[in-house]
Amino acid sequence: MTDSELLQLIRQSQIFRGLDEATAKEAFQRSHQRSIAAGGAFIHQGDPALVFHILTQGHVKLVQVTPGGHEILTRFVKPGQEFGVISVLSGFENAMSAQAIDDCRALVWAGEVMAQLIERHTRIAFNAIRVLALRNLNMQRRYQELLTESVEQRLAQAVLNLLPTMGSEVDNGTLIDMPLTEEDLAELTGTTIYSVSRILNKWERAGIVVARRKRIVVCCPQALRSITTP
Amino acid sequence: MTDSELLQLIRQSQIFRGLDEATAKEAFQRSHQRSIAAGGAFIHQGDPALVFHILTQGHVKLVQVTPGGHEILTRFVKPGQEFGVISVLSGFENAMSAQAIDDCRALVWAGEVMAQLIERHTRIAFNAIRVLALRNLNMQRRYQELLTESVEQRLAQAVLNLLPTMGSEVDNGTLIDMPLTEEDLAELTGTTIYSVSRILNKWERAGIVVARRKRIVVCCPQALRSITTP
DNA sequence: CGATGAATTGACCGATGTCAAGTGGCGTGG
DNA sequence: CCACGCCACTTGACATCGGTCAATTCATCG
Repeated sequence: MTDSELLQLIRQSQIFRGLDEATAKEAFQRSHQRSIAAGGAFIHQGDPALVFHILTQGHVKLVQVTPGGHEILTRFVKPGQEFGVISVLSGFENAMSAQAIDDCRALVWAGEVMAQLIERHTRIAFNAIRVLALRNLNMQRRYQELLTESVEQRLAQAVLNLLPTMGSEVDNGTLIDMPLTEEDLAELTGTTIYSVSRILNKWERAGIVVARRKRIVVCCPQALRSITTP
Repeated sequence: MTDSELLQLIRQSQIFRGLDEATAKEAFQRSHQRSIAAGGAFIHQGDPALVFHILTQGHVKLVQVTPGGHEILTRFVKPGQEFGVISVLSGFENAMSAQAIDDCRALVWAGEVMAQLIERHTRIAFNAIRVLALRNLNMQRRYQELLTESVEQRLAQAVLNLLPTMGSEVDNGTLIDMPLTEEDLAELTGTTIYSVSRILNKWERAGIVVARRKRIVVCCPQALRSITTP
C-alpha cells in the first residue's frame, strides 16, 4: 500500500476524518507500521494500553477473556477501522486482546502522540469523543439484547450487523467476507457453539443462509430481519 | 446551595476537574439551574440530546426502556456526578431517561456551550474522553457479568457497587442511603423482582443484610464479596 | 490419505423466568 | 386519628430455554 493510499485511508477513518490535508499528513507522519501474522495479536488484554491502531490490511477481532475463562468477542475490525483509543489516556490497561484473524498490517501511534494530536486539533478530540460515544451506544444495545432477546434473535442480529461492513455480493446472496467460525459467532452473541450450530442448520434448511466451515452466505437478509423482530 | 459551594462541586466533578479557577468560573457562569420533583425526569429517552447536567441535590436513575417494554436501569447519579455527556455531539438522541428518585436540583449546560468549552480547554476534552472510556469499561464489565454470572452473584456485585457511592454508616452496618426498591435492583441486575425478593430474604436469614421497603442495610459486605467470587 | 480442527446431534438437567395468589406496612384523606 | 387502599414485597407451583456432556461425522490441509 502506498503512502498516499494510507493517507487516504486514515483521512476516512473515524478518528482522523474532517482534517485539513496538513494536519492529516502530520498525523500520518507520526505513525509507524506494523505487521502481524494470522493468529498473532496486536495488543494483549491486561498489558498497559500504550498504542493506538488503525488497521490497513486483514481482519482483527477484539476478544475479552473473563476471570472464569469465558471468551467474549467484542468487535470485528476491518481496514480503515481503529482500535485502542483508550491509549490516549495514561494509566489504563487493555480491556481486551486484538487478534489477527488473517495476516494483518496496521498503522500505529503511541498514546502520547495521539494525546498531543488531540490537544492541538480540536477536531480529533471530537472525533474521539464521537467514537467512544458510539461504542457506548453499541454496548448498551448488546447488553439490552442479551437481556431481552432469545439466542436466535441475537444471532440473527449479529449476522445482520456484519453484512454492511464485512459483506460482499456473490451469486446466491451476500458473503461475509472473513474467516468466521461458529465459535466466533457463539462468543459474539453470548451462547455456545452447539446452539449456533443448531440455529444455523435450521436457517440453512429454511434457505435463509448457506453455512460452510468458516464461510457464511446470507441469501435472505429479510428473513433474518423478521427473526429479530417477531 | 451557595454559588461558591456549587463552584466547588463542579471543580470536583469528573468533567470539570483539574481546571484553573478562571476556567472553572467561566464554566459555572455558563450554566443555569433546574429543579425536578421526585418522579419527574430531567431528560427523556428518544428526545434530541441537547443538554448536559451535573446533579447538585437528590438522586437520579438512568433508565432505558426496550422496544419490548423491558426496563434497564443503567446507573444511579448522586450530587457531583454528571449525565448527558452525549449532548456535546449534535444529532444524537438520549439513549435513556433520567428520572428523579427524590426532589432534585442540577446545573445544566447547553450541548453547544459544552462543545465550546471543550474546544477552548483541552483539559475538559480529556476529562470527557476519560468519562466515556470509563463508562465503556463499566458497560463491558456488566455485559460480561450478565453473560457469565448467576443472578445472586450479579445482585451481590450490584449492591457492593452501591456501597462506596451511596453508602452511609449506621449502627448495624452500611445503609444504602437512597430510596431503592427491589424493582430497581431487578432492573439494575437484569432479573425479576421475584428473584431479587428470594435472594434478599435468603441473605437476611443469613444475617448479611437487613432489607425493609426501599431501604437496605448491608451488615456484612465481606459475605457479599465472597458470593461474587465463589 | 491421515490428522486436526470444525461442525453436528441427541439426551439430559438446572437455573430462572412466569404466573397466580397472597401479606403487610405506610400514608392519605375523611 | 383511624381506616382504607395502594404499593412493595412474598411465596409456591410450574414451564422452558438453552447450557452441558458425550459421541460422532465431516472437511480441509499438509
